[in-house]
Amino acid sequence: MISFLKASEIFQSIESISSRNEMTVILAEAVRVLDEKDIQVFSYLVQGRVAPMFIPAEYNLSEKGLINALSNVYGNEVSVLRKKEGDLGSAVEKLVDHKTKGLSLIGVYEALWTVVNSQGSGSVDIKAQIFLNTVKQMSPLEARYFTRIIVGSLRLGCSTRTLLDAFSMFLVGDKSKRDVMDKAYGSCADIGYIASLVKEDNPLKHLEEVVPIPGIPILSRLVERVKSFDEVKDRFPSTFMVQPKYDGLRCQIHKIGDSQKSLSERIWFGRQTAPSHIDMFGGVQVPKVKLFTRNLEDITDMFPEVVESAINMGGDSFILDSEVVGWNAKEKKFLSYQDTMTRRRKYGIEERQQNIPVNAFAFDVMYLDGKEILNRKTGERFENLEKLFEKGESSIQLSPVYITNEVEELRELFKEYIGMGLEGVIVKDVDGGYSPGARDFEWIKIKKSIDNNLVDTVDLVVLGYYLGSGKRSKFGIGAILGGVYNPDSETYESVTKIGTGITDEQWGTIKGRLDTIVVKEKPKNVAIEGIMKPDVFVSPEVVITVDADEVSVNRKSESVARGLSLRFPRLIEFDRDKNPEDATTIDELLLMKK
DNA sequence: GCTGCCTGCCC
DNA sequence: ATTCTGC
DNA sequence: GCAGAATGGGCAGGCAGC
Repeated sequence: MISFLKASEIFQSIESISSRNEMTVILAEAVRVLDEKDIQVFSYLVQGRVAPMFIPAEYNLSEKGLINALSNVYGNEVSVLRKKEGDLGSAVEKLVDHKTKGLSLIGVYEALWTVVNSQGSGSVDIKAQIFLNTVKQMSPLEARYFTRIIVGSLRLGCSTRTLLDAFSMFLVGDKSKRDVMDKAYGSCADIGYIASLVKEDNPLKHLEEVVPIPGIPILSRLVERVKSFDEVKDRFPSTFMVQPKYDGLRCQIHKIGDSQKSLSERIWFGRQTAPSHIDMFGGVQVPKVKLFTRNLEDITDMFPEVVESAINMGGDSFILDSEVVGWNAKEKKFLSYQDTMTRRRKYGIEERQQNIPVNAFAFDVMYLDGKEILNRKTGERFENLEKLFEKGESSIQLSPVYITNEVEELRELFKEYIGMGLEGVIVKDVDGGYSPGARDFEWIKIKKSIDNNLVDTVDLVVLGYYLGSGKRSKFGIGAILGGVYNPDSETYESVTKIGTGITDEQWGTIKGRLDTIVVKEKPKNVAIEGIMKPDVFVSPEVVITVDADEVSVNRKSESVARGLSLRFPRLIEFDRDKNPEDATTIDELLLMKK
């Protein structure tokens, strides 16, 4: 049983290097030294969690809450240090000076669980007390990583995939068994469980036997983005598969067969600490259908029409991949992402079902009638999927598929789908398998935003900036606040923050320029939505060009810039040679909204 | 009982 | 989600 | 090209405070 100090020292040595090969060696050595329980807990903590993604175990306490708690003890110094360090963990490390025996790794894990488990009235204070009491027993280095785990940003420079490399390194001395690790972890996304197998006798045999079980989510396959049709042709010289890209919510549909045995054979250490209501492995009664998001959150209760359709359709047991999208039956139109997302709720589902009915568009099948079919070719898996569908009403629809080798046909399909209000196309290698968790160019997306006629480019006025976190803190800036011009009132109104599209080199230039026009308070001709208040205000005179996928409207706050904002904003050019009055106006922005 | 803040999770 | 960066 | 770490808007829900 190792100490949390020892674990913290491992974290520290990893953090201090940038070579992932070196990190892998360090982690492999940790795997060798730690016993089975410790390595399970260690693995969860590297993910910043106490349990797998599909177990609802959240701290519900993060930076603001921790600062609040700490300020009661250490005063304003906390905020000051946080801003300076760009990291609350490093700030806490500097504040505490405890020469203690420290805690065991398991002890810290238990403390994190008590944070997770405290809920209800008064829980904010209780969580804060648990945090403070735990930190009190820690050395500065331990406090640094304990804090970072709760904040959800360990900043080690490595995560799950490096751990999988390390497991391989521990087992065979190199990364060659990474494919086995990927398959095992992809089929059961519980890093603690995988870590425990690594420490068993005959580990590779156990790992190779890990297969998907309906009821336990598998990792979703992800897509890479491509910016031209020609790039598709380069990557797929012969045939490829084309499917529409829906703008909704990824949904893995599990139908659990009658004959299936209990899910409880998969043991994870945290079970002993988890309250029974979140222990899905306890398996009191195995449900017929379960639904999971892309990140494996259980959303079964949110879409009863999908659950019912899964029960009624063909197949004794299966795992399907799908996209859930709201549907306006009257106008035969897909609903916007924003509208669809209102279905992602815990209460009032039946009422919302009336206004926002959804369809799940199934595009893949990874498990069918008792067998995993991950390694079957994508084209063949789709043929299996088609067979599950019969004519008739259903909230699960088959997503159309075209197999072609013509880029011209791809263009036509793209146009057609955009016309239908969809987001673009997904293109796949027909002969590849379903590699859980992979994000590579076997599956690619082309979004409508590649088309210059459709993309929304705007000129905004810089109204202020924000101090950055992590690696941005050394620049003293992490994001910029942009606004539109309102010629009627001659004011500048905040629209969006921009924090991406900027190179490390640019940050220096940007900060230098903005610091020449810093103002102490918000200028009178500037209106800012409360939540967007920047750390530093500047005089509204620098114009920037910002790209975005679309113009959105926030229904909750329409007081500033009519609630207009941008979806996926990124900086294209800083400091255009332009007067602020020539920036995009609020009316122009409104016209750009589709 | 209402509102604002915070958190987590979708994209 | 998008984008940048070290390996 | 992979993996990781910066960052975006906006939705629901939980809790504290009034």
